[in-house]
Amino acid sequence: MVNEKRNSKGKNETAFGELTEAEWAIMKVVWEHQPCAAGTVQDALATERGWAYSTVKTTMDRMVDKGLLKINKVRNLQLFSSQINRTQAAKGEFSKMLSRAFDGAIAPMVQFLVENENISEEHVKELRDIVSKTGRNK
Amino acid sequence: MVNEKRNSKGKNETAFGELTEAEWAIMKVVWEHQPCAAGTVQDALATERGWAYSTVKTTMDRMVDKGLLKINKVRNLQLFSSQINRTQAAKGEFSKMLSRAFDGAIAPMVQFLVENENISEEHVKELRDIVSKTGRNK
DNA sequence: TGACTTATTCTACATGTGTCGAATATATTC
DNA sequence: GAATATATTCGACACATGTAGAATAAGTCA
Repeated sequence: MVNEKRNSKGKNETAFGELTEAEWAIMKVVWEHQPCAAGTVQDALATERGWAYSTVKTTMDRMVDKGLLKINKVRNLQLFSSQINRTQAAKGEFSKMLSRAFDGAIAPMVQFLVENENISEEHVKELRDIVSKTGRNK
Repeated sequence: MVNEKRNSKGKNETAFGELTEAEWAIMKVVWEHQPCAAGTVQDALATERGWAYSTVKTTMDRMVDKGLLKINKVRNLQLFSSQINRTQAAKGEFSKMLSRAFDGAIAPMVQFLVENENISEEHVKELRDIVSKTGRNK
């Protein structure tokens, strides 16, 4: 039941690496501390989110069901580790955004970026630098 | 009740221009045909989605409640129009992606773009072109 | 060992979203 | 004007997600 995509008819297509808001918050902590216990994650998100332990634990258990996290049990302790890395998650998030908002085309997105206050002059410059500094890309 | 953001405690922050998957599909048709009837939208999405009329109508009514669409009644006909434009919607989608996957920083995102197969050589070129062709921005 | 401190399990509930069918109201057309 | 085609309104249901309390199991320490 790991990482399946139940789409019997427009249900929910769980594309590889699609995280919800809460999942992102948790995943970020896991990437940083894995393998780690639910309590550790809760502590890390204490101020930022103020979630109860059970909230964090429930969500993490659900993430295990989805194949996003895995558990390594040590005595009575459950140590969680991620099953996807940040790049994969970022890719999923980026792809979703791209297909929804720009019909999957990157050029329009960059156009949008440059035309909107969304991106500052410094960022335009960064973009320019990064893009030009990158020679042939694999 | 238009465009409010009920966030009494980590509830759901309906940021201006945050659309769900179904809403995006509908919104795209509306942007193209507005003002238009629900039936028109259904027809347009017939092959692509195969939604029943009521599915489309229900979703559109909910979008009206959220302030995403507005209705102009002509006799017994309801003509829908969007309350946000594509740029606003794109901005919302982009921002969400950026904060989730890149902690809100554009530079890392571009870096990611360049480093991943997510972006083909042609795209890198497009990127380069667009970025360099754009002189001082605003 | 008993008190105290975690962890884990289970159960639950509210709201959002995807999806419709049935009933009803309006038009259109012969 | 009756039959037919359209729209609108309502109510519903399933599943996902956010959020958490209560009960229980285990480990720690004086």
